[in-house]
Amino acid sequence: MEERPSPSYSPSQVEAKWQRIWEERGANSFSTEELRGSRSPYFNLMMFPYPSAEGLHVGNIYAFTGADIHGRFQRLQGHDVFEPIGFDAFGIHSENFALKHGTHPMDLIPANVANFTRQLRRIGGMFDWDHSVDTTAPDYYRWTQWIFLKLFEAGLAERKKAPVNWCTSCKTVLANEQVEDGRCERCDATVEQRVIAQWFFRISDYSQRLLDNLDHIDWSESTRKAQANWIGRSEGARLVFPVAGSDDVIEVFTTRPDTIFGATYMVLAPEHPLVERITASSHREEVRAYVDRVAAMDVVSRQKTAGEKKTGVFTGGYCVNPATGTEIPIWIADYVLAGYGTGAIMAVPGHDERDFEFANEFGLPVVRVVAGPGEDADTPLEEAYTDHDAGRMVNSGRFDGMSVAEGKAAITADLAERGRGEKQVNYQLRDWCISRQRYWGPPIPIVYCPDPECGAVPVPERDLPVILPRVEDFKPDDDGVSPLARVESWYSVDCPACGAAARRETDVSDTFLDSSWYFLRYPSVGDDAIAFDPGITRRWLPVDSYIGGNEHAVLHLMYARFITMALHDIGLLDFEEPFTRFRAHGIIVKDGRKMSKTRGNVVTPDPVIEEFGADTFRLYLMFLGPFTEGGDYRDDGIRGPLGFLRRLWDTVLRAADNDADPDPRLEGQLHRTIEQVTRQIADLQYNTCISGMMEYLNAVRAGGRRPARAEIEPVVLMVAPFAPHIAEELWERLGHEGGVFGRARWPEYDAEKARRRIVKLAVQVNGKVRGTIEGPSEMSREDAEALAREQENVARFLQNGSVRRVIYVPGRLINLVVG
RNA sequence: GCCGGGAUGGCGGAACGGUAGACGCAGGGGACUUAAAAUCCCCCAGGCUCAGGCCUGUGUGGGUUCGAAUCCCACUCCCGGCACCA
Repeated sequence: MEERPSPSYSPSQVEAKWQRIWEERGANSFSTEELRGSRSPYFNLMMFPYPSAEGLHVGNIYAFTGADIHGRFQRLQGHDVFEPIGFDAFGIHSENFALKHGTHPMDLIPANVANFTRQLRRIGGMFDWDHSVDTTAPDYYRWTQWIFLKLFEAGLAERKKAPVNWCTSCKTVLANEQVEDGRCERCDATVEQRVIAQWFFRISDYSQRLLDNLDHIDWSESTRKAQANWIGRSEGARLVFPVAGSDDVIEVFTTRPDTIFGATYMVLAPEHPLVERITASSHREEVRAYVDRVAAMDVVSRQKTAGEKKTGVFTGGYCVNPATGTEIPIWIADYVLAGYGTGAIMAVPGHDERDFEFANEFGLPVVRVVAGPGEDADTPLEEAYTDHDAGRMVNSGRFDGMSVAEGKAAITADLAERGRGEKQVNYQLRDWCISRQRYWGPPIPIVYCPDPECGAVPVPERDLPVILPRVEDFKPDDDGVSPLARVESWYSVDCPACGAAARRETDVSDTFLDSSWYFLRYPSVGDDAIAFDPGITRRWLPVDSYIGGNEHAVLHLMYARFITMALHDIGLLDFEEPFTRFRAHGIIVKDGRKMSKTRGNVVTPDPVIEEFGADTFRLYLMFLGPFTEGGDYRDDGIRGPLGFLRRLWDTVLRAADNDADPDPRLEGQLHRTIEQVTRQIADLQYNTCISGMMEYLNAVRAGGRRPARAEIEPVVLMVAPFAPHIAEELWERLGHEGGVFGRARWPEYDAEKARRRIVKLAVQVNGKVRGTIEGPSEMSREDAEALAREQENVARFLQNGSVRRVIYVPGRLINLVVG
């Protein structure tokens, strides 16, 4: 038969055509009725981007493509897949950009959003553009403010003075999470501490639940570990030390109550409230100097001192060790943190490295109260002995001889009986400060009334949104006052409670609040009467699949869990975990290094898509490496996937009118490929799905034979999640109507057809491969051994001994063990 | 220091404890072409070789096993996160 050359593959034409068709059909958009009535809902979520002026970067496209493939696969499985995308457009980032380039954020953001939208459409994601959000739109942040009010009503929002991280350059408060190595994560300036009244969400109340639920959600292991770590649960005891010659007591938290007999001194954090009262007048000057010196340090230098020599000062005061009854000196040192536990510790230099170091520095006594194997009560301590498991208690009165675990329980119980302590669990998780002294965020909906009867009054729901006014001069100044505090016409309002002249809260809220609930909003977008419709929410949430970067392991993902839990407790949601399944994707690097402007190794996606098409680009990104691990981008590597799509195109066109039965051997491989791809695509192992399809296509094309349509049709379906445009085009050219993502279903594999009938076995002698044999897959051990022995090379290695043992793994190998 | 994740050809990466290097890139050779592009075919871990094979090889050193990239123990180095958290 004479072969006609097939018309060549033109990505741009194919992609423009199908994007238009999807758009016309509303293929990816749900109506409200469809959302209400879906019988097989699947909420496929990805982390919405910040719409930067630079446009989508490769990392965005990588993440969205991986998530979109998952969504498209679920669609082919027959689910109604809701795949929204939106814009996380508030925050310091765009404000800084706006300041630098003189563009107002209110002008900048819409332009960026338009550009992002264009790019997102171009990559062929299955996005529901009727349900997009922009966190800076009043009809979105109105509900962000509403959530604040709900938490406020529930007592989960509170205003308190607290030391906060103050960026000396951004002139704003930073969350702990935004401080890296004592520097601002954005501008790298040093960070110092300031005390300001802030709004906090009481996330720490939820520490234990946030920790416990981690066992019940299907999340990436690394993400769960990071969250557990961040919550930082530790079990121990709160112990009470009476201050000598006073009614005051000092409480400490310790995880080692068993070592209390070795507590030879006490240390308070410089910020501890009792410092003043405990300090003897003879020591006042020294103590004050030390406390002032620490207070003046910025966070960088304070952290730097962590690795260096310990500093501290004696107060002249004493307290009583409740176990030994002896008086021990009270010191002040900055190695004790004010923000954790009680801000005071009992120092046990024998069994804590930091205390040991401090005791050596200042000549304080070191007492051994735990003896390790081969040690006794008098063995000198060269360093702190911190082992929990092997030691026995010594120098501890009637507790001597107990293990550490026994001692913890016994001493805690003993002190509790005497009113000197109790078991306690502590968490490192701190309350979430949501106040920002910035401009580009949703105003916090609170009004301060001068009448103390009113105080901080929530803005009534009917008055939401509190609109962020357009302010031309939004540059923060260094007095720590929000830019909105300069706009009197905005902040001057009547008290909602009593009508007196009052003043709005002029801080805006943290961007993480916007992103802590956006997934709740998506399916209810367009409904201006409610934040999230109960019926629709019940049907679509929690989210079935969430894919995003692990850089959000402890911030966004923790806050979203907390907000969901709080809304559940308030009675607004009937679930308490927002994301049933979360998978962290990897990072794309270039030449083994992170892409960055300074390094000059940033890949700009637009020209690549222009040249090769979105399908090839998607396929290439997924082919780079395992999706959960990322990969190394190389410019010329894209030729592989391009060639694959061209060969697929050519093969399908040549096979379209060949209704012959599939070649029996190819059919086996086809079904094995379907089995493999089906299993691996569900597991996000996209790179091996692609290589599996390449391998099969190579087999179909081998020898220049004419392919049959039945041999290639299933490949079109399997490639569809990766390269949806070309798949639609080829599907149509194969004579199907209604579209791949309309009526088609993922191919089924037939285990019987997938089974190999003739197998090739490796023949080993003593574990080393000496040949191969071929035979029916159900070949008996005896037959296999006989075939193996016939091999000349095998026989040679059997000469110097007799066969002691034969290991036969059907379908794999036969191993002759010669002794 | 602690918690994750890694280390396999020139490169990205494959390998239910069972023939290491699938798939692809780069490279080399060839076909077609006036030429180029495109396409197609062959080679491609290292060493030895009587050309049949043999030896060595998955960061290092041990171990378990008929058989280890894979499991166990001890290390080295790299990447990410946390870090004076009592």
